[in-house]
Amino acid sequence: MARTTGSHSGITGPRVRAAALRLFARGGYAAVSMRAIAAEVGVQAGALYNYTPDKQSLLFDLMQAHMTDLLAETPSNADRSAVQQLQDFVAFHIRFHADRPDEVFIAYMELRNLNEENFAVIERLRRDYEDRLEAILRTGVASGDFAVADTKIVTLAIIAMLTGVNTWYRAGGRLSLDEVVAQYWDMVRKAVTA
Amino acid sequence: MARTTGSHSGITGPRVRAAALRLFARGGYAAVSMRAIAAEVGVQAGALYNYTPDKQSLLFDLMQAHMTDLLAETPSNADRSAVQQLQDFVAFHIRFHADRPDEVFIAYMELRNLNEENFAVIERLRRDYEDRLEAILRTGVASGDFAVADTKIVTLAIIAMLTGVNTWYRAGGRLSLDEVVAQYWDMVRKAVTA
DNA sequence: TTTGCTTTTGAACGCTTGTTCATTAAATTG
DNA sequence: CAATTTAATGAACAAGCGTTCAAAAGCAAA
Repeated sequence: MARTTGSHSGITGPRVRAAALRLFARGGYAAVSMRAIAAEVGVQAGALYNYTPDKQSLLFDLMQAHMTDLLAETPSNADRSAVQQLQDFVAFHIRFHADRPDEVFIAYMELRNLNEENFAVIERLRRDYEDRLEAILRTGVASGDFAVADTKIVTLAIIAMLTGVNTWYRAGGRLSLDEVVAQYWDMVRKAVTA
Repeated sequence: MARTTGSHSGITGPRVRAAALRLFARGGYAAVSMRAIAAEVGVQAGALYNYTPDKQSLLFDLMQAHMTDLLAETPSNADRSAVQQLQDFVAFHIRFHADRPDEVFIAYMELRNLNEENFAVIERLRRDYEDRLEAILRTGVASGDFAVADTKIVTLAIIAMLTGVNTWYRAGGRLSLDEVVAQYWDMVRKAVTA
């Protein structure tokens, strides 16, 4: 056998990325073999190399796509008040992350499996995202709406708290996403308000 | 060659655990080979099996020891007010975790590399720890000191926020641990206060 | 100094790893 | 229908994996 009936790069390509995403999130990059990814797709391991130069690029591309999406969709309502911008950010972060548990898991857990060059790219994107939140906090401090001693620490604390939702939230669980967003916004608002 | 001069289980044993801790934290359980651990200790791979039945047990023992220590050292000052207990908890959590970056990293990142049985043990210990914090929050809600809608969510949010310190805090950095503790306590206090 | 115990070596086991490539067959183009 | 391009196979590669074990050598007790 060689080329199989119905095979198309436009179909197999996305399936390779989806399989890698799923398996990396479940088992971890190092523990997932190229043969396991191939099996999930339904091809032999060699066929994967039509879609990625190597395993490392497969991981990097998934992470980069996730971070780029995150930044592209982050709300930027400079016309709204700092409090409103912060509320928008909290709601966005929770919803965006709840929609993509596998991507989020990989983006946080597999950083150490990136080579130096790829790590620098992802780290820069992450820092850009943090800067978006810190800018909101700074605006609020300047306007007197927020009382925080160190905007950098509060930025990291808020992001850690919000991202933690992904460790327990499951769609269809005890709480709706609306309720989760409301409760976290309540905590964040109180924590930063003067 | 066989047994080497100066070799003692009382010395090699701790060195094996220390090397595994260090390498697992840096490279991840799946990416670290028994030969790499042995090289760090300065022995051949076969010698490791005098100190652990297998690689999985090495990981589990490290995680279990960490969680047991955590629970043993968690303050339990039932005589103090809920606010004071919460403050003690925040300070303890940050300091305990800042002292053990490798153990914390492993305890959070390598859960998926535990087999089912070992995972259940660690998960139970983690839940016990969360319950300590939730009990404090419940006390404060009952006394009217705290205003939180859902103690479980707030428990997880606080722990996520505090543990996040480990991603950026380094001894000798811009902020002292005292300052970090003070700032996080400020946020937590405001977030839960009525 | 001999005996028995403890600790390590180093080779070996079968298996898996990421990756390459000649070959083949399906799909597409003219 | 014929020629070309695209996509997959499956075998092979060298290297590394966790683990086992007989043999060897240092150590401790008698």
